[in-house]
Amino acid sequence: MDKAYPFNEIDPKWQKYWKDNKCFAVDTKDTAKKFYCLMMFPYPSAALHVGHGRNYIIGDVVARYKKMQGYNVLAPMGWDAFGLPAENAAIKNNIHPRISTMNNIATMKKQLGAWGVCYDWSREVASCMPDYYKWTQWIFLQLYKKGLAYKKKASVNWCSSCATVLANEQVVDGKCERCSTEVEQKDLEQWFFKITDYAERLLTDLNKLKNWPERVKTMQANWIGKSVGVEIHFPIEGTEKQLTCFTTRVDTIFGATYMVLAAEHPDVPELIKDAKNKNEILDFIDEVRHENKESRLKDTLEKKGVFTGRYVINPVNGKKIPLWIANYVLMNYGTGAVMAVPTHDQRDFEFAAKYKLEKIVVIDDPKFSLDAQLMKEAYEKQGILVNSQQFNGMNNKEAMEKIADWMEEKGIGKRSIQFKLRDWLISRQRYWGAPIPMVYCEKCGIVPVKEEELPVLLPETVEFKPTGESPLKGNSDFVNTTCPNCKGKAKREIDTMDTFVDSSWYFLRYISPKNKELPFVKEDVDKWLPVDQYIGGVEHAILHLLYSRFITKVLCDMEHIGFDEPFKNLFTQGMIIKDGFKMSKSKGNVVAPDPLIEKYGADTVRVYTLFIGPPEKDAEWEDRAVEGSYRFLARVWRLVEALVEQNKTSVVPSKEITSLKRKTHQTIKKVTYCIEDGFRCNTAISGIMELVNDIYTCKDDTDITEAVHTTVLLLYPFAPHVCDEMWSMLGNERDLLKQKWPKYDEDIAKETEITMPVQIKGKLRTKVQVAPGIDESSLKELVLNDEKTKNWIEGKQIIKWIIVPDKMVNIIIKD
RNA sequence: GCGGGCGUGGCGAAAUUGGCAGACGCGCUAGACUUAGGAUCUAGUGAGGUGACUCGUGGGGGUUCAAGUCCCUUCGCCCGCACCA
Repeated sequence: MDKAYPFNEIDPKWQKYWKDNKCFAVDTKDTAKKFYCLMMFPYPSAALHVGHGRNYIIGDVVARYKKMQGYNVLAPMGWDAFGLPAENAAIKNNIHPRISTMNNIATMKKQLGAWGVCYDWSREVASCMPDYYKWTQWIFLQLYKKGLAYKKKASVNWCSSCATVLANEQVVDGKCERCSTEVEQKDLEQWFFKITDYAERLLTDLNKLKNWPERVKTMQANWIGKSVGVEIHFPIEGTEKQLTCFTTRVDTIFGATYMVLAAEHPDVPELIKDAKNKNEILDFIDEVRHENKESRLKDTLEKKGVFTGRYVINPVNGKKIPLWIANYVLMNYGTGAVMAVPTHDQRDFEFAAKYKLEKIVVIDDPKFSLDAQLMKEAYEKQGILVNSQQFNGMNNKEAMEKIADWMEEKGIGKRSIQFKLRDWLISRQRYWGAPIPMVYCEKCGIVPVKEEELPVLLPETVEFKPTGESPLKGNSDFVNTTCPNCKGKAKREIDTMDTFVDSSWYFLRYISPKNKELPFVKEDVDKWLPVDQYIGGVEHAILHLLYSRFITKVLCDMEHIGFDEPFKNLFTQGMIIKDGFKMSKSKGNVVAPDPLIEKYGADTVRVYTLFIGPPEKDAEWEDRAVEGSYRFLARVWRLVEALVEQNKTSVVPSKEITSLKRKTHQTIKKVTYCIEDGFRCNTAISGIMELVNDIYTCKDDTDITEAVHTTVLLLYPFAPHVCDEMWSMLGNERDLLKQKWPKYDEDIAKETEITMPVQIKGKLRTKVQVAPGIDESSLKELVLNDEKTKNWIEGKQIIKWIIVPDKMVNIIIKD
């Protein structure tokens, strides 16, 4: 391939220039016209592929574009550096996680540089460094102080391979998200963050996020999962006790024919103490608890259950109904007790069919009467109440309210709200994470480490081989400590924190990354946040974004910060697909950026990555097509070379508006609009390509220099190296970052002639050239004088003219 | 099952939001320049037809002067969530 432009000289030259001149350094004291542009910080894995690149390149485009518009742009970068892969590598290859992580950071930093992606590296943070995790621990203590961090025994997902606990969210298809081992259940004492206290606010405040993608907000709302219903108390026959269940379908209460408890329900042992079939029940409970949670949530699960021998009383009609234990009810949702209405809930229907339990129709289909014996499936639609005493004849929506009122009056139930969202389990029995800053004292119990004692340093030497407990347990220097309270003998918490804690506040640290006294300065973060533009993958739509919102709200409530949503605008970019699949090492379809950058230069790879398709959508990578972007840049380069050779580099303002001048201004308008409206770099670049094509083919070269200057300015955010070089060649002051984004003149951009399509009865028949703003009668006359129009309407009667000014004409004729 | 999205040339895709379908790029064809061309420049490129024209945005139906865009229906694909009581 002919090297039409020397990118191998240009790229390093400008990358060095940007670095030496600290082009992206920002003074955070200067908040005039601030713009905080944040990209999700990466986990330092072995190497980046072109799919990762999309995120950083889009971010870099935004940063450069905003800078040219005169904003004081803060574009920091860091590393989400704690995590399991480094620990797994340590177990496998006996390399310390700190070393492999630092190596990976170095590699990735180099790769980012090779893309020409620029950050204010003086603000770099890494979550695995003591000066960072000190403050992650501080965050933990704040939550503890506020009663939002607590410990409880919980049935958790257990990965025997990683010898560690996984949050339910981290289990994929019943397997460990990271190592794909089959997940089991295990009981452990765990630290939790009480995110459920914020469920309502996390949900309602989604409305504040006007510039978040709808799909992300919908996903978060579904995850929080608010449901409104009624809590009903069922007395247990022969005891003074009662069982409480939650239902969203209180209208079906008269059809409850049995009740089901989760195997984990705390009242189960007491209830079955004297059961005849106690052994059978215990065996069943054991069996259920051995199934992993994930498979219990599948609809393919075969419903199984066992009768407890007990009965409960339906409080609305005094009906005695049997109490069962079944595998399809989970303790995690609602109260762990479900009133079963087989006629109007499909799960209950299947279960009742299997165990021959009673079915009563209480909601009738308005079209034809239902018969419980003949039903093939549950009737879950709207209908009219039957067999429901005084509520008979009401439609079920109305009945829901009336029954709830009546039950509240009689004290047998009350309206209630349930969330799907569960508390955030943050304990990890791992080494490579921030130690939880808590101490267990023989006398004082659980005691937090004093803030001034932070950080609780992660010891360097430990045995990594998993034992089922944190590797920290083996390090006695770490474990043995003194109580912050009584100075007596005490032991440290040996679990570390979930890495999502690290990443739920990093955007605050960037404002003052070196501050030793504080995690952040309130005054400064209040000025710089919320983040003006957050850019990242849609895979973080729920967990990371929800946790960050939660921590922000907690810090706001404690008056550490003065805002309660961290990210004002969110942009989630699509994945890059190769051969039909998401790029991944295991699929072997990863495209490395390095050889492409070597062959075509950084700008070509950037332009192609952006040109590939709309940024929020997935796009298919095609190696072959990269060449097109290279050709385009080389084409621009040759234009500049020609101008320099002909000594025509300075812009001579022309009086008249040539078609090239008009195109130039139209292009400024188009490119600006495309970037502003959803970072549509694909159409922005195609606009510049059109201008370049026009420059090549234009006959009159009056405004060529202006057009080329504009091209270089507009292209700069996408292809900064070659543009900076060309800008210098054109005799301008170095450094396009200091240039103003070009402005267009609406009068110049305006077309002087419009090609107006003429339709006859809705079909395109001809076109006429008209001046913009032409009046109706002149337009009609012009159209009627057109030869083709004459042919089409000859001898026919015109019924109607439809004229959309400056757009089109449609003539309706009678045949 | 529920929720969200998508379906446009040989390919990646445009379409200023109901107003000329296929911009721009890849690929392909031809010509020019060249010792040469896998460089570059110019032109062409949805299908059918010599042509006037006809047909074309997964399929079917509808609303409208006008539909890729709105409505109904159907098929296919992708993503998210899932026995949420």
